Amino acid sequence: MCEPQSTMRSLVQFVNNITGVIYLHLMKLPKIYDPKEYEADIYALWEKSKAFAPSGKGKPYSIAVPPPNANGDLHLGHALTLALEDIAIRFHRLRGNRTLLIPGADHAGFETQVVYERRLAQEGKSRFDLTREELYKNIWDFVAENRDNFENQYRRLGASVDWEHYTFTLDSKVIKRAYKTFKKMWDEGLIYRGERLVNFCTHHGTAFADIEVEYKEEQGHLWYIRYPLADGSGEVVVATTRPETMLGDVAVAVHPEDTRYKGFIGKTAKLPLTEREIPIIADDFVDKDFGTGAVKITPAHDQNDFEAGERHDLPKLTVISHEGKITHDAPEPYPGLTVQEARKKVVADLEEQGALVKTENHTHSVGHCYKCDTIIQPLIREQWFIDMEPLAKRAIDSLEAGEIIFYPEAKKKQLITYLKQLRDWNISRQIAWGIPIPAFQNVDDPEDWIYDERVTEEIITRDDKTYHRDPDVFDTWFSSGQWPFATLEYPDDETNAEFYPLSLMETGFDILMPWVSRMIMLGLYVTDQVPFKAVYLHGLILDEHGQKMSKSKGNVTNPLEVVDKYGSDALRMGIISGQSAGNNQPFVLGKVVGARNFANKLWNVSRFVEGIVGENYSPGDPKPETAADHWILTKLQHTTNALAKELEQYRFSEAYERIYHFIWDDLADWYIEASKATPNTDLLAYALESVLTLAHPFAPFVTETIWQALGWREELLITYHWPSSISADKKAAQDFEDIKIIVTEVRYITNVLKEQGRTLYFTDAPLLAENAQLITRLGRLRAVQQIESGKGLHLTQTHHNAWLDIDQATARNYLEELEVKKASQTEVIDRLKSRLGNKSYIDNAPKEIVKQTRSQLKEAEAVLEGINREYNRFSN
RNA sequence: GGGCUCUUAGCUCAGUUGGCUAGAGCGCUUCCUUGACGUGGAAGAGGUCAGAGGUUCAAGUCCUCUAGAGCCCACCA
Repeated sequence: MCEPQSTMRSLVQFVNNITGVIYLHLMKLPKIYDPKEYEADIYALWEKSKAFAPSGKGKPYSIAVPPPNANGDLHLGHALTLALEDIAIRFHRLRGNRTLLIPGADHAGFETQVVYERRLAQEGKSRFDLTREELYKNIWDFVAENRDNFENQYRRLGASVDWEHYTFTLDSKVIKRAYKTFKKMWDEGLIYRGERLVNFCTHHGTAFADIEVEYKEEQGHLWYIRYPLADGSGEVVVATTRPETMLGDVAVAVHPEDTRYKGFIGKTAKLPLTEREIPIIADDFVDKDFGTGAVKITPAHDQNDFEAGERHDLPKLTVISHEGKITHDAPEPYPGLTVQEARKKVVADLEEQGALVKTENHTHSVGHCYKCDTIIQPLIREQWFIDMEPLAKRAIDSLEAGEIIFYPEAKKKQLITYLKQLRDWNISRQIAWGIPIPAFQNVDDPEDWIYDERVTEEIITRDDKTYHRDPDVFDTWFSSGQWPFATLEYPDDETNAEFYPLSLMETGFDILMPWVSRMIMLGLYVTDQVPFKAVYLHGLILDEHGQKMSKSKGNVTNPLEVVDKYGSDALRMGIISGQSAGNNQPFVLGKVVGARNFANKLWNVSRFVEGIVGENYSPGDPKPETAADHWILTKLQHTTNALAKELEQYRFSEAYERIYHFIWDDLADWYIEASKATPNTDLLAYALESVLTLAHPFAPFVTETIWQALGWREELLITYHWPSSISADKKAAQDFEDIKIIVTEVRYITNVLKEQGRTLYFTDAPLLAENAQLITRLGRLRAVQQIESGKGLHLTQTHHNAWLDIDQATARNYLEELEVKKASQTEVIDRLKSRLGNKSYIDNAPKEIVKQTRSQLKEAEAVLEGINREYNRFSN
């Protein structure tokens, strides 16, 4: 056995001398493939050879990797994304496409700032101890610490990304792109600054987009509160889940057709706990059947109420601050209390005053911050909004016109449904870690906002007026939503135009709404084209028992640990096997183990072939001679075509299974076994090169390692070409199928009767005569011989007259088997007969199908005849 | 309230436009150290495709309903 150390050295030497000599041979390597020995060197070899850069004259094929958070470690979801994308890229590269896989990393504004704040907290500091500039710089350094780590993780996963195109979402090209788009929207009136209700996290001190709020069903209460009419003529009872907001009430609304309240409309109610009087208005948004049919209106703290307030021109009285405390606009003694405290006190005070009618249990859904779980407060705040209607409409039209293919298709419908009810997008965030919004406000005229890119300055002057920079940054999705073209610097620069639109966008379905939808809208808006031709959405990766992976459950699998233990190829194949678009999938280690074994199988197939062709082999002209040769070529051709078709349609799992079974079942178990009888050197080599190529997208490391160790060609496998076919004789290939049937039956019989090592006799069968040696070997027989006549146990699955030299007494034990076979065969025949006896089947089914049924019947009858003949021989 | 998905062998899952005598991996049973591989080889067992209707010559595949599991969206005071 070869020393691992020297193996390693050889490959390193190879890396350093790409056009040089091969220093190692497979047969001198260990019997077991050890990925750790080769993976890093192989990746380095690819990088050094610039194999990832687009090359050739084929059609462009491009993918941009969804940028993972720059400060985090890759998880299994990333491993899946990279696996699927890299398979698609490597496949197209081998097919001669100009391929480009763009790597990147996301600054993940809010996410990253939260992580950094946690670190600050450990040092006993808070972000408010730092200026925005300091905070930005510190986080920049913090993220930079992890950058190498992160890039190396891509390498370990074997992603053939073009590092020349590496993009960070805070790179100047991305910022420039974001500004340009913002400016275009600004000029076209799509950007507006509005005092709107925003989803505000009082803990993190920033607003969120609607899509970022996490709603949860919660057990709460419904409080019924009595508001007496100002004229003393009665009272109106309102129901609310948030009694503290009554401090900010500016009206009570009832449904205009609600007979109970007909006389109330236009009157005034006294607001308990305050000195204020508020009008009773009519609005048909009120649900007559909910609560009392009368609803308190708090425009500053409720979306519905805000809209009602706009309709009725009501004031917006803010009683909850950005810190989540009651403001001084509320009467004493409430200011300064937290929302929770105020709720308690308000309820207690109302009860004391006799204004509380009753309290009911009530389940409703409450918005939470997805990071810290704080209840989101709807608060009024001036923010930048994008008018989404024209963008959404364009996207809907494009989707309905089928300009993007979705895998799975159902997700498209979901996306259209989402786009149809989309509201304006709040793109301002009150954090430091992000792209500053290039807008400045006139210090003397708050209404005067200008667009200006001098964001490094806090104060600027223009036209003798002084402007102050908006301290906010863009929502991360605003810039990452432009990823497909920002990474390519398209359309500003035509250099990479050929790669746009991208061929594929592969990502998790959980970001269909926040990310994919925005890429489509912004892509159409900026480039006038869809940003990608296809979307493939994978589901969540769950643990082995179908549970969501989470740190708190302790069931998280680290992909790099799996790579360490089983190899990068094994992780890749294990994670895509049995995977289908749009469905969640458990991570099953068994599949990784199976894939590891497959890599090892490939390794040993190669060792065998090298042993046959010898160490200094160079590929010759493969010519099929035996039936097995013709058969494997036919199979290879079929596999090659089918695999290409499946990969073109992104049927990854099926494609993997196909190459797996071709290599394992057809090549290793049949062809190589047959080769041991009559080896065809050049054809074995050709078959090996072909399967290494076909398997390369799925198992890049082991295939390239073998390729390099074989050293038959100067090219790298990664940039080699997809196999072209060699013509084979169909009749000869069919002969091998017949041999397989004979061998399989021989094995079955000898297994059942425990009679290995018998002789197979036959009369007048050239196929058996010509392949006697092969059948002897494969069937584990003593011999295959032609004679005039004789006694024994006859084969029933072939039309050749052949029998095993098994004595009558032993052979009788096989009767039972024959009976079972007879019964099942009869069943098959009955089914086929009744189908063919059905007139409407003959009339309606396609001719080919009917023809197929006829030949199936004919075959089945022949087999049954054989079984019957043999059965009768024994029962007589 | 609206929309979507899933239910196929003991386990985890595949199954393009309906043509199947329903597949894979793992697990299970029996046998085999044949000079590529025991991370191997050979032969097996195991499912009325959740249930009920319907369309069709033909349904795991299309339609309707029922039951169970799950996801997404929404202005549920």
